[in-house]
Amino acid sequence: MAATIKDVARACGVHVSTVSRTFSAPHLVNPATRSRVLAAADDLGYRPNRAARALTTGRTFNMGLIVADIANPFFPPLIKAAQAQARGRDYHVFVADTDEDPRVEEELIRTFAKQVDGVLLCSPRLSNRMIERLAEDVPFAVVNRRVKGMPAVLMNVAQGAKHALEHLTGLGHRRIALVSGPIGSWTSNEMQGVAAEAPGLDLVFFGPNQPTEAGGLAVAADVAACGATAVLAYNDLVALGLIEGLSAMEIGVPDQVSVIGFDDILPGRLNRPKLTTVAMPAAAAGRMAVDLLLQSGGEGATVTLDTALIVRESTGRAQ
Amino acid sequence: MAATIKDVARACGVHVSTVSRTFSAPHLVNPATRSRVLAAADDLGYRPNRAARALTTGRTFNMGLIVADIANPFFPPLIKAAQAQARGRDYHVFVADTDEDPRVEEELIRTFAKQVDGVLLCSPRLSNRMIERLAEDVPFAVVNRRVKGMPAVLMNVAQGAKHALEHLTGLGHRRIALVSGPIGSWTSNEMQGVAAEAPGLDLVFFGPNQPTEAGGLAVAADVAACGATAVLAYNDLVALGLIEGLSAMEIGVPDQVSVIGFDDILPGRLNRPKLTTVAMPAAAAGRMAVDLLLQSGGEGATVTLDTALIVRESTGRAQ
DNA sequence: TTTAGTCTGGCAACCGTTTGCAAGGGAGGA
DNA sequence: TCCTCCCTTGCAAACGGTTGCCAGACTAAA
Repeated sequence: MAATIKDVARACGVHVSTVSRTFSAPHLVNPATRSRVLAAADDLGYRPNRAARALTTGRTFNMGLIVADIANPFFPPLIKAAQAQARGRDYHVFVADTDEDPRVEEELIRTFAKQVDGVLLCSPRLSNRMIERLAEDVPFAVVNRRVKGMPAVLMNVAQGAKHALEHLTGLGHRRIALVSGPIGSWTSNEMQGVAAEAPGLDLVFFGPNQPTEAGGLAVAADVAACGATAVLAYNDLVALGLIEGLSAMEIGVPDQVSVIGFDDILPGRLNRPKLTTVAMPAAAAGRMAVDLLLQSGGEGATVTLDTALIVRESTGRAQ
Repeated sequence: MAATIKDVARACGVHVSTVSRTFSAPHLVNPATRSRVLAAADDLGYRPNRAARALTTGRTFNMGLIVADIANPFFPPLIKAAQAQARGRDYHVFVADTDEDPRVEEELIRTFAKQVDGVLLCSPRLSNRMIERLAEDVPFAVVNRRVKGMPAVLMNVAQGAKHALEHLTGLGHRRIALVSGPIGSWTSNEMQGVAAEAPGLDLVFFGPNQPTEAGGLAVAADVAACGATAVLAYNDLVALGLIEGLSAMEIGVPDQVSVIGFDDILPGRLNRPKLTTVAMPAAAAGRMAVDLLLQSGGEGATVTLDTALIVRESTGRAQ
């Protein structure tokens, strides 16, 4: 059996409360006693039981992290960064995957509610109203969504979309297809907003779509048929699917159609042609979100991170 | 404040123990009382506090899942499957990333030890000796490693490597480069074992290497220089980096050099040329590992899952 | 009607830690 | 020398559940 605080107390002849204080309020215990306790604890391999601690303090030192799909390469860097940051704050992270299903998302939040000190909601698929309601049960920090009075980390998608469109117009493109993602996604809305007010452009909207390669593959034919010479895709996965679909139809990228994605995920960097994309600061967002959650305890504060257009090989001059 | 068992008890005029039993041993309470309790619990939105339960029962209903690198596309499908399986067993999963560092791995296990019922070790970088020692603190299930007396999920790498080599020899390749991964990795050992006893082959070993794109990129020049007409790479990421490096040197794949990877990750499917690879059943492994851990409680039992060679575009006839 | 047996639900101890309260001892000031 | 005050430590009550034990109410058999 693992050593408990009692074993340590017995081992060096003090009361359990003294041992407890040695760890949680060291300044309250005599240095001599403290080092005796520390020695004994080390000797017995004592580690405080977090569950027991949570019981009295009400703090679990755990946090939840909910993403739509772990298998989407956009999330792992974010998760990784969030975890590292949390570990530095003595927190542990429960990662969960909703399979893009709002109902699963809700259930997951409810389950987490009692056993974590806060939840990081990354690219949620739930409605704002629902999120606000669930916030009564547990503090949130949200990534890629603006919810009233809630700490949020946003990525400047509008800026990125603007740069992407400028890049395309600079290459002579006029008729541009906009391939959006799932309903309720922040990125989709931002993209469309920017595009809608771009002057002198001939836009064609396609959506909603699955935010995956399959989603891109599925609309490829429609996009090809609409006569656009360039495409702005919801994310890199969709862009990659699109390129796949277009090549299957013998349509060359970027020779006949230019494609831009969002995220800057690994497969895009490895693809032929290498994908031109708007890089999202996923790791930074993960770190910020953790800090925001821990500092604010769920109170509002918004951080917006810059995005950057990375021009690679999937965009070129309009025919 | 969240409703506790006491609130429920008060709400329907029974003792807390009755409420407790309604959930943990329903057959011990009268159906009429039971439904009254259930109604009250539902009404108050009561959810048992897992930390408190863990305190008395000694079971946390949490499990740890440790991987070398979440950002390696091989792991997300495994994690996802493990999580789904765990959820079905009313378990939650803590995912952690060791950054390929054995020391971090050890520290992580120690931290987990007291707060989970078991740990899934995926592709560990720790030595067997160390793993056996740590197993005294917490039950393990291991993926991609064979440790004495410990439940393990293995992937039949040997079989896959054999098929891959047969495929290559069938295409006329004789001099084949073997690009291995990190020291202590099961896959590396298996690969080398099989290759070493393949008859009539002219093998060149390169390793150890980082199991990433960068690792592949770094050995590309050496591989090119050694005169091999085909490469068996530690994993898809390495294979992709290799292809990248070879193209930079104007060496065509598969025209001049054939490349085979392991894992069958998304970027490989999307790459040009599409990667020929040995598919690893990652999702199945995740599910099996969870079940093994929960059933065996750390006692030995080994499951070996089949792999499959997927021939795509990165392999061709030897010059 | 008595007796034994079965259901049901209350009681209280316990899990490992934290924390407010109070007591004892020693130091410093008057 | 006595009185304060501070420092250190012990005591005990929580935190939210679980569970062995016991007692009362019923049922069924004798």
